[in-house]
Amino acid sequence: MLDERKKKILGTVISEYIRTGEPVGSKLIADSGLGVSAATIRNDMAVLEQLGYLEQPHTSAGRIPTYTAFSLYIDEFMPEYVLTEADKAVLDDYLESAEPTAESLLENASHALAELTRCAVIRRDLVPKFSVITKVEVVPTGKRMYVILLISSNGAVKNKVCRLEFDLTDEQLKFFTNYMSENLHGISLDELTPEKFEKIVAAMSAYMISMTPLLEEVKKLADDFADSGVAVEGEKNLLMRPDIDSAAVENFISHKSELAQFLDQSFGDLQIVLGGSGETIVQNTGLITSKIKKNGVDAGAIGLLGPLRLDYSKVIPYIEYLTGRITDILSDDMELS
Amino acid sequence: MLDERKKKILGTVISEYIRTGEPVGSKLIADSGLGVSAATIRNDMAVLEQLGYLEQPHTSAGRIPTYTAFSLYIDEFMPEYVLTEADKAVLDDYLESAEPTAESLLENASHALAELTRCAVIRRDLVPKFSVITKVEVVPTGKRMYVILLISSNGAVKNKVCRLEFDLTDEQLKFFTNYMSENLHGISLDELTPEKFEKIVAAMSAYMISMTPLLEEVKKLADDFADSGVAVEGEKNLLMRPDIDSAAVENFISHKSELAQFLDQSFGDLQIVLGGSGETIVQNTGLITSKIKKNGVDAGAIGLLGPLRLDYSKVIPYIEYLTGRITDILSDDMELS
DNA sequence: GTTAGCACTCGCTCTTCTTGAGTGCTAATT
DNA sequence: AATTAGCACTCAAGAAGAGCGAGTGCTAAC
Repeated sequence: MLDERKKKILGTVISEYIRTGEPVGSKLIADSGLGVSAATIRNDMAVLEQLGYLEQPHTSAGRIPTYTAFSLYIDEFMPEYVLTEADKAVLDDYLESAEPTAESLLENASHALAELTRCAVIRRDLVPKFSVITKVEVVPTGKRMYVILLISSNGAVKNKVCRLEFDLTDEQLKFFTNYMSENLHGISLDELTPEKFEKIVAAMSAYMISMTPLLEEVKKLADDFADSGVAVEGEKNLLMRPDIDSAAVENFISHKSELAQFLDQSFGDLQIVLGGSGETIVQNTGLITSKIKKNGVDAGAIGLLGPLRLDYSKVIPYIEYLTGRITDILSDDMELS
Repeated sequence: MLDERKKKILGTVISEYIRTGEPVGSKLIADSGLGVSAATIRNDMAVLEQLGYLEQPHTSAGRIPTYTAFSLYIDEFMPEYVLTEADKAVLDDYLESAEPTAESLLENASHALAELTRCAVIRRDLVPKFSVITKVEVVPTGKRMYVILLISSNGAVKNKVCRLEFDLTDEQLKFFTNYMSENLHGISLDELTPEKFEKIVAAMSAYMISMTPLLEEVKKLADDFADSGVAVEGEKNLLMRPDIDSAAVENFISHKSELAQFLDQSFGDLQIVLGGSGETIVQNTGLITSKIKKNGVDAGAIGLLGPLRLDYSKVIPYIEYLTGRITDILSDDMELS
């Protein structure tokens, strides 16, 4: 294990490196109030390098922390930052304007994180298993134009506009709406398998051939719900950074389905992955993910992708606060919170 | 006026500059089949520089075209590029997956342009004056949770989720929906002034105090429609370009309302603005905008923002084709097209 | 009016030099 | 045994200079 002084030295190197992004030399550390000379610190640093916590970009430069060092730092001796009331107010402000849906709240939270941390934010809106179809509706909006609405119990609404070859009569419309509502109401989005849908289509088109296009659209809507999205915001913040390979970031965030899977599989409330050791994420970046829940069930996740030299001590509380608030807002029994 | 040879020289300079981005020298032009020597061309180039069509970055470099030259080129001797069937197929492909609404079509068209030209695309979705409110609806989706829908006659749907303090009875819901539909149905989005809305709110809340939050949301929805958006896509394509100031682009595209105004005010079917002479847009960029119409009335616009040395001859037909197709698709009488 | 020839300009690139921050090692000190 | 002052050494980054070469403008000949 590291003795007390080595810990302090490593801590200083890390926090200085986070602050400046430059290699940290022994003199700077000696001046930061340790009470020992630069030479002593150099000796300790050599040991820390031996142990794999520090490395030198080149001989005549200072040291920079390794991934291992960051892990240790985050786990063990990162200073704890407690959000001020002002911090909370700012974050609350971002959430305020959101609707009480996972989608909208996550959107605002992403926004907040992207702006405040100048990093990229990944968000995953998970239509939860408990979400069922509440209503299907068709509204005429013009000559042979119809809007098809699919509303789910978690408040999400999807719509598609559809142009038919013929106008539908009021009866036909009513029939369609009733039929769909009866057959789909209360069905969980998981349960709406292609087979199930095919059956409905078959039954339907026996009645009225002209409605096939409508059915197609309903199907598309249901699909939309199923692979509900993963979105990325503020990726621009990571471009043009000398320490991060833009192309790799680009590549990472463009594989939406892998991203989605990654966010879904992340375990625990808060997960931190540092890029470089493994190849899970981009070299020289850190990714902090956190899930949000609705009544105890996963409802989405949010992830902050930034440089490895992220101000973890500050950023982590931000994320925790935001996901905590969202989870609170989403839970049905507000009174309890 | 320019004599024939000078025109040819200027044309070659411009097209070469568009192709390579480098200053063009006399030798290259001499080799491009004009039948005169480099010296002759140098003489002509000196004249063209005098006239303000060319400039030299420094003494020992070739010439690059000025804004004036680009204007002249676009207006007078740009080669005409006729879209191949393959080109059209690609563009059609992008539009195919869109719904027949201005919003969706513009979105796909932006996508197409951004990907094919590697430029930034601005799009403006204008809820047209002829668009009226078709339906207002409130759907319960959970404990005290309601989705409010506003559907307009052009097929646009906006929705908000709203959490109330109390559950509403079926009668209350029905009452609200009926009342709103009766009072708002057929109203143009222009006509829905704050005053008009206030009157409805006043009348409503006399009936049922608990509905005020719902009304607020309806109001917000109406506002959403009114300043319906301007969106930017592919701005990333313009970053990291040595010839374009990223900060200026950033600044230009972040002023959404100015952008919107700019697109709305653009006259004619196709407008081309070159940045640099005036300060309307970003230095060293070109902006090509085109409106789309629905049954002859403005329904939106799309704009391509790229480097000044844009391949206008190719890009312009792209835009014209896309906006033409969109206008066709949007118009109610498809048979005529 | 056109062209060959030529001296000239000047941005690039490559090399060399200098600087200075930071190191590791050694010998003296506590 | 741990700490420290001292010193020679390393090496990236920046400055200064040399040479190259693409391109020019001018002049004199065709």
